[in-house]
Amino acid sequence: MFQAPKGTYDVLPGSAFLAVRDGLLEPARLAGYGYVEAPVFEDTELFARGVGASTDVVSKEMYSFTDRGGRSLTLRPEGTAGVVRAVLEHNLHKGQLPVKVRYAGPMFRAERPQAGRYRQFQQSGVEAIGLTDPALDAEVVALAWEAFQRLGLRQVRLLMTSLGDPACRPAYREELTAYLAGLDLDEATQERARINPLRVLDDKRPELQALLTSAPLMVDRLCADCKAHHEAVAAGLEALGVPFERAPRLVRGLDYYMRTTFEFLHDGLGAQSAVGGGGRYDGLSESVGGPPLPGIGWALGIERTLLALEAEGVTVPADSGVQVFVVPLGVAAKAWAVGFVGQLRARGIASDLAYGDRGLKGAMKAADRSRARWAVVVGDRDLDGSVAQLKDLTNGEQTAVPLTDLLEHLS
RNA sequence: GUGGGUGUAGCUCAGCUGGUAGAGCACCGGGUUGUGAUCCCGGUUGUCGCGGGUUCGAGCCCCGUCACUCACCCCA
Repeated sequence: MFQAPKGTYDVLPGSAFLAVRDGLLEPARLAGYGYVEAPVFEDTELFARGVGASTDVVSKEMYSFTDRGGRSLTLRPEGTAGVVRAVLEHNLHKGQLPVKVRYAGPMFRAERPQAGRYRQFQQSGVEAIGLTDPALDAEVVALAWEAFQRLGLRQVRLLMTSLGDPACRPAYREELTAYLAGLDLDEATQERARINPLRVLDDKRPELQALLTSAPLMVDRLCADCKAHHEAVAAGLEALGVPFERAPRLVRGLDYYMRTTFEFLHDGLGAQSAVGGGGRYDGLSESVGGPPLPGIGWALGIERTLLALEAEGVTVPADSGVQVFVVPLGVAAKAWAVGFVGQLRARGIASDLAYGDRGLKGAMKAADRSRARWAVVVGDRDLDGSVAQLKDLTNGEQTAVPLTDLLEHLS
């Protein structure tokens, strides 16, 4: 027997998957973010240059392959690079700004699976491209916050900081590197300090955090523009009523982030506690060969959101099932039932019928499990009298209704 | 890539110092020749993850292997 490949899973009937995927984007839809869908695979270089060759995501987690034309392609490890590519390719940035888009779909990273971490995982995301207006940062962050709230989550925390920009980050980075060089670090940590010193700051180990208490922080070294932007975003969030915590050691694993950076955490998930994250990526367009084009966005993890809902005991309605279930008795009734269900569905009434010629008792059980409000029981003796038995499954009351009036009763 | 844990029915699990595999739920049928959700009765489902070894005999002990899982790392 085959089983789903390592790190993948199947969405099965009864899952809240669709409701969560679309629910996470509902506030964005209401805010004018149009739907986009980019390919699941792209030119490998797009991710190498966009996400950053030194990141873990690119250097050891990409699913890359060569196609029959000799091109190097990669299953997308994240959504932003592809969306920015699509915006540039179709010149959307030459129209009115900002370009506001939303998307959802599978991402791929070759990591060791664990709770809330898959090799094929799903994200819902938004991007607002073309402006550096801090009010836009606040809107984007608030859209994610609202999405979690409207799904019923109450224990999501928002962490925010600023990563500076090319005017102030290089000097800070040097300062931090010099600071870290003065510490007694193990080999693996030294290597990380060399590749991306900022990442050492959010190491989970308490003994390392103890060493870092006096480390210099980016938020204390922001240039005037970055500082003004950062405070304007904070003011915007306060105005929108979105609570956040300042997290000066927050770091993201994708190179393109700068200035506003944020993460949504949930404590009920185990070690993978981030349910979403994002930030500003003003340099991304240029690094993939486009014009200067600022942008900000986020991606929320659908699987982790499902875990968070479970942890909080919140049930999100899955498929609603059918409203009417028809139970035919006998050959003539079966033929009538097939036609009648067709009429119901044509009117937009979700309906099903008992297949498989089971006994009446079994068919009624099927009706019960379909969660239908109404059962329509029809046998040859009913057809002879041109009636059907209409049963309200919520209270068990049953009445004979003329066939000609049946659609009326169920509409 | 590095550690730890676990693999028995569709699901959740029990199975004693080694002696021919169980429960609950689910599913199917009957009690009601045309009525579900409750109740009662009956029934189906297993290469005990896989391969080897020890033994008269292995679900149980040993070795290997695969899968799943949790954590590090990283991130959604």
